[in-house]
Amino acid sequence: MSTGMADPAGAKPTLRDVARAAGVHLATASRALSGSKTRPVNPQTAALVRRAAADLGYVPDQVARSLRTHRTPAIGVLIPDMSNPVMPPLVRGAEQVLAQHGFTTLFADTDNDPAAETQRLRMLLSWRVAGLILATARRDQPLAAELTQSGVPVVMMSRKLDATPVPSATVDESVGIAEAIDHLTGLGHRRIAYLGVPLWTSAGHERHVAFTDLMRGRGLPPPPHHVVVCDGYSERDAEVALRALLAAPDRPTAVLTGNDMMALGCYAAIRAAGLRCPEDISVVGYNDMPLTDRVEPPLTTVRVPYYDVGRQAAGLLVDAILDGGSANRSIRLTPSLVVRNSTAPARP
Amino acid sequence: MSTGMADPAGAKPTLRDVARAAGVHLATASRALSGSKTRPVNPQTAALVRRAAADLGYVPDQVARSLRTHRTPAIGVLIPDMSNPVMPPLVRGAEQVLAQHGFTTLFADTDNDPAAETQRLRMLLSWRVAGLILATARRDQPLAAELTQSGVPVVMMSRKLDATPVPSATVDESVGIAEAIDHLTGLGHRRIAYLGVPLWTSAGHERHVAFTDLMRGRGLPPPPHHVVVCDGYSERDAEVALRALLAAPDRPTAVLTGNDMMALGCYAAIRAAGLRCPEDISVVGYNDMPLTDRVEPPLTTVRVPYYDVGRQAAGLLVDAILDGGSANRSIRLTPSLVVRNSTAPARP
DNA sequence: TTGAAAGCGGTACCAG
DNA sequence: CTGGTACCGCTTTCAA
Repeated sequence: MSTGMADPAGAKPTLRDVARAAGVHLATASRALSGSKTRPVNPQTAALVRRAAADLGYVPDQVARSLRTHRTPAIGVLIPDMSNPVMPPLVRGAEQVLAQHGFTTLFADTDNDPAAETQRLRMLLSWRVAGLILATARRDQPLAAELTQSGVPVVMMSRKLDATPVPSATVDESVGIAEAIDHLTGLGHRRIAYLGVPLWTSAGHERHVAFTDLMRGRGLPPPPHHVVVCDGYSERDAEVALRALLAAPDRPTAVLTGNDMMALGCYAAIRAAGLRCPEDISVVGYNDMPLTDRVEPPLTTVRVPYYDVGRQAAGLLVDAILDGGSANRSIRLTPSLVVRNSTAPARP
Repeated sequence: MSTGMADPAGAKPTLRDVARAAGVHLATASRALSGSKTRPVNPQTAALVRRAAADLGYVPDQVARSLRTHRTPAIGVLIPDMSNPVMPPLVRGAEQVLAQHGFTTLFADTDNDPAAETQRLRMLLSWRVAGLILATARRDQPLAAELTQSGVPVVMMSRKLDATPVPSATVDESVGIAEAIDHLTGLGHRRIAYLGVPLWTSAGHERHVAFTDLMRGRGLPPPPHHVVVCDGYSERDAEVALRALLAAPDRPTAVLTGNDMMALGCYAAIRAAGLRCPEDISVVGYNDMPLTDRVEPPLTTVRVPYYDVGRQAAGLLVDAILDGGSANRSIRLTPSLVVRNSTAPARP
């Protein structure tokens, strides 16, 4: 990039400088550079102005422009925790389409802390962002409702709300769960347990509901203790949960987990019980995080297209902003099962 | 968060509204809210103003403020590719300390594309960011030099430049390499190969130089073909490189790689050659990315404190901005070897 | 097609 | 300590 810094000290050239250099009026320079539709500029004059701008290394001041136009080409993206492996592709996807449409991404990681979320939200709002993408929401999140009502377009990314109809880009969790269940039943499993993530996200809740419904629908209603909602998302959470199940008499022959780390926790519990995966117990994970294909045994898991979810979320928001907020659509993408070696036919 | 939106439509209250509501002059309201040092305000008046502001749900307009003050509490963060596992902790660390100091993080993922980088840089600069954190730089990056000279404080994150003395937060790669080598020689290895990442990042270059220097320093100068610079960062790159080495007569008994995926590529090459890791050949990775402790065999690797690197980079930049750019310090953090099971004593 | 001038929402300098 | 006011850099309406 030629930043073309003509000036020695940091004094950035303004539109006034460009106009003077081009020998035209400030207003003309403005019109020439921003290609005003309503007020055409003589092509020759325009060329002159553009040359002057290039020579001076002029970069329009977005701050001044925003103040004047009341439009700020910036979008706030709120993430609960970047160390969660599903977040990077989400953010990456969103940033790419936002940039493509000229929007700057204002990034904030709330660290799963409500206080931090409030602080970050206030920060983003103070910039008069054109919209907000939230990946932080709990199902009962009161913020989003207030926010949309406050006039800032909001899109939920990978999560959504129970009560409020906020546009969202998510994944059809029931498909993921269904594929997992069908894969297992296809292998002859009938006692399938579910070790779920907490229910305060829509994803967690939907997976939980889908599991119960689908198992029932397939004539395999699980006993209540085979459907457990863990306290957290960690390996350890699943490990202790599965240990309990394995100690009970009617232990499952297969277990589906709410995320991949929990699936690894199952591996640990299975080993600890002197059993083996997949010979004695099959395990299915969720998310297909990196390297789950390299663990032992390679994990059968539900792959979720987070990168695309991010792109779609951004697309939805851009549409809403450009269409004047008329669009209130939502998008559901489809996950798919990746079969590896942590699942095997049920023991006869 | 109580957004306290008192107004029904999206019309955000301005300072003028607050002043009117509080029965004071615009200027007084400004001083009361921004706690002007030089122009004290009567505590009672101030309280009145603050109450009015709260009642109206007033959020100061950062855009207007920035225009007037020429200070924009926003920092641009340029990342080469969020799907590189070292990036998320870097960004997370940086965002946290930036937010702590009141700076908004303008995030941009350049997708390793110079054109995208130019575009994003222009975007960030148009916001008159107070500073820039670059994790994208090649060693010969011409941009950073131009940028610093242009007046915008720049800090390099996890990478640095050859020629230009730009402040940076990095890691002492020679320590990482040294620990790896010493661990290996301690196990009796003498023919140690290095399969490095490309040299256009400072990290890649430093690891490469450190390996050669340190091996020589320990009286184990490696034959030239045992020090290879791969074309890329992928598993496959290392796999083909190692295959060649294993086919040669004086094959190494241990190999150190430039990143963890490449270490996994070595696993593949070793298996393909009918050998075993660590019994026949030891492998050491670099970065300690998630789940490298779960692969088979669990990978011995150099752990790099990327989260802290991110924090330090942001800290450096904040200092430079507040101290008026006088500080031109750099920081080096220290990596450490994590010994797992991919390394074993050399065969006698 | 171009010039002139009025602000956007704040801050800071000046006077009182 | 508070009121008045110029102005940051740009867009946009109104005239010419």
